Amino acid sequence: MSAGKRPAPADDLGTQAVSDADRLRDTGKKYASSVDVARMAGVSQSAVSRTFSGGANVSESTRRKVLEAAAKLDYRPSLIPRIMLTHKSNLVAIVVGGLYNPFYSAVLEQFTSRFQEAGHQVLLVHAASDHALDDVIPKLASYRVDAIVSALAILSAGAAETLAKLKIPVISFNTAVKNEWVASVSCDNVEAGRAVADLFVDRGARSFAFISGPMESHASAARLRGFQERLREIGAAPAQVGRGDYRYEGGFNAALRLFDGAQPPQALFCANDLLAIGAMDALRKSLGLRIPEDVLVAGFDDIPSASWASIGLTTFRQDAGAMVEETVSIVLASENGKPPAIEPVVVSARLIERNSTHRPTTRAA
Amino acid sequence: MSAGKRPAPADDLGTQAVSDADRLRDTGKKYASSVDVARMAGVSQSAVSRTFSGGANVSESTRRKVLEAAAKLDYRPSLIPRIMLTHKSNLVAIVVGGLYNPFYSAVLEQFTSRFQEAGHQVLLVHAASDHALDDVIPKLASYRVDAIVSALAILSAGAAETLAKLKIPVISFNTAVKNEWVASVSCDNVEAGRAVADLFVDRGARSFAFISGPMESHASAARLRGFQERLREIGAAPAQVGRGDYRYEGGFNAALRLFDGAQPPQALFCANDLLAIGAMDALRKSLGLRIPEDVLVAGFDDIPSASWASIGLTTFRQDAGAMVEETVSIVLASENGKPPAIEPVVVSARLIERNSTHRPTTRAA
DNA sequence: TTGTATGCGTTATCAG
DNA sequence: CTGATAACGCATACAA
Repeated sequence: MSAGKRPAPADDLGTQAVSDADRLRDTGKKYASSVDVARMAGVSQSAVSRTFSGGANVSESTRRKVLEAAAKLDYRPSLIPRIMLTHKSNLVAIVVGGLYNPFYSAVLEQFTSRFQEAGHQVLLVHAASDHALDDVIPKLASYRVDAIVSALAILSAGAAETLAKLKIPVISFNTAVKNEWVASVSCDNVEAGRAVADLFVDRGARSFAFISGPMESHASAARLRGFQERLREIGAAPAQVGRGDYRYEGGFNAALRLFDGAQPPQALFCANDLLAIGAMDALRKSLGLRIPEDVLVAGFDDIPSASWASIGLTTFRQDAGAMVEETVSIVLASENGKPPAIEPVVVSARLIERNSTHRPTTRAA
Repeated sequence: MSAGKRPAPADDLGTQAVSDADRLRDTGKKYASSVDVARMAGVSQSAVSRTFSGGANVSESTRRKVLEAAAKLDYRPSLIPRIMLTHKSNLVAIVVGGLYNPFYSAVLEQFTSRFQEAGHQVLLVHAASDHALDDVIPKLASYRVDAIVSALAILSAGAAETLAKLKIPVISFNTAVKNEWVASVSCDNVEAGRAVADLFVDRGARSFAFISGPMESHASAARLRGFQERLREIGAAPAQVGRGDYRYEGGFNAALRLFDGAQPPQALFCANDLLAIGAMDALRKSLGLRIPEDVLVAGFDDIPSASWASIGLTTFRQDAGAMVEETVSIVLASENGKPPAIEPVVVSARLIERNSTHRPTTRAA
């Protein structure tokens, strides 16, 4: 046995000078173990374990003695050994990059809630760029996370490869990736882009512009592709493309560049809402253009600000709830050390029309 | 030793049909262990351990053999056993509630980055209310987190008590709590409230209103206290108080109630920016009041939206970076199973004046 | 430099 | 119902 290893406290544990738990800590141990509890309760360690797991096969009297000792020692069973035994940590890593975008912070919050409900804990990993992933990934493997959810706006093939090499199930949120170990959940960005084209044309616009996210963003590229594709099908002029970075300032500056000519475009589609809001401010405050009279504007995500009375931005609402749900169920299903389901899951987005593309019903019809 | 326990693979490990790592997984094990690596490299387990920790006392040839085998098996040392040995997990839990508030999502992002830099991992915990904490707290103890950072807008004395009982260092972000095991980092809310009173009076306002956060929010209460206190000192009329919930809609609705009379207040201070933005929209869009001509408005936090051209909200910028830094250093210093430093840390906030309290310089002076 | 042996805190198996 | 014992994967003291 391991008794007799520590100096003397074997006896001390009976008396009660200060708190028993405090005295224990003074011996250098941070937490009481089941052995400590067992000793104080005068039972075997197994009895303690049984009391705290299920509680089957424990007599009432033993149980009482154990619980009493446990309370005195502030004992909480550790999950760490279980991880070693079962090779399951119940830890899920979520990698995020753009928490400045309320869409992603909302998604993160939902993930966390859902995983907690499912009995998992969330290891949050911040990666400014997918490049920064390389530093953190080894840690994830070492903590034996059961799965990794990448909620990065950008996930390069290289980074996906790195993730895949861990042989840990990876679910890419919002970026489709082709890889045996990487599943993906995203919304139909191409279709959404097409819908915006139809909407703009329907509202009478003849010239178009698009402000993109970072060049590497799949989502942004897909939205643009659908937009241009549909414009071409309709026989409309192709959109001029400006480049942003998914942030307000990027939209603001890109709009200044795109709309400074004599014949500014009549409609603007932005790869996300932050860009769109920045662009609207540039159009209105700096260029003196009216929305929607002079320019129609649409964004993507339906972040809370999009619905503010002072903003009123037409946008696509990604069904974050459904996307999170899909992701969580993939994670829960793939917890066996085997690759996750490989079919990319696509959730549809819904157009929410607001004032930025729609004249408010004028009272005098 | 533990050899000879598994069926037969002891021999198989030499050959190379598929990938060695894959074959290993097929035996039911999810990860290769140092023992697996040792066997394949033909060395002892301790040699493997030494190779990966520091690398001292390993001959070049052994090292090479080990690394080679490790690569073949996709071996990553597990941190889990180390947690058992050292009673340190290098895991820090961050409890959040209001990620819908960009201030908190920014804070979370900073925390995560900083902790990662310091070699810690972040366990993210979502608690809709501090009440919900009770469900999650036992888990935290069981995962043996080294510290808990509460970034809850509200932390009741009861919840703090519960946290404190874990004997894990707790740092309360933005809510001062008196408890041996709970340190706190916040900004000087009372002083900020006083400064707003001065600003409003200085800008010519004579009647005042305040929209609070949830009743239980210490921060909101402190801001209000400072505001009223200073108004009284100056001999101004006390502010009417409306109640919000820290969200846009709460500010919108509270403003409708506060400003529907014949003599609406001339200045409005809101407990955070989201409330203030909601209130501004209500004032302008629903009540037809002008800002700042008819009503001065100030908020708190300096979230990105506050600086948008379409918003231009005067607000207090909490120095989130400094607050995070303070918190992180408390965590890093207190990692010994002893209570953290108890002196509450107070970081000052800075007034950022924008259009909502300040007439833009009129061109025609 | 190398290998052997032991402990960390659980759970599961098995004998009493 | 109860207690002893063997893993889990790593680090470390100790022996060779």
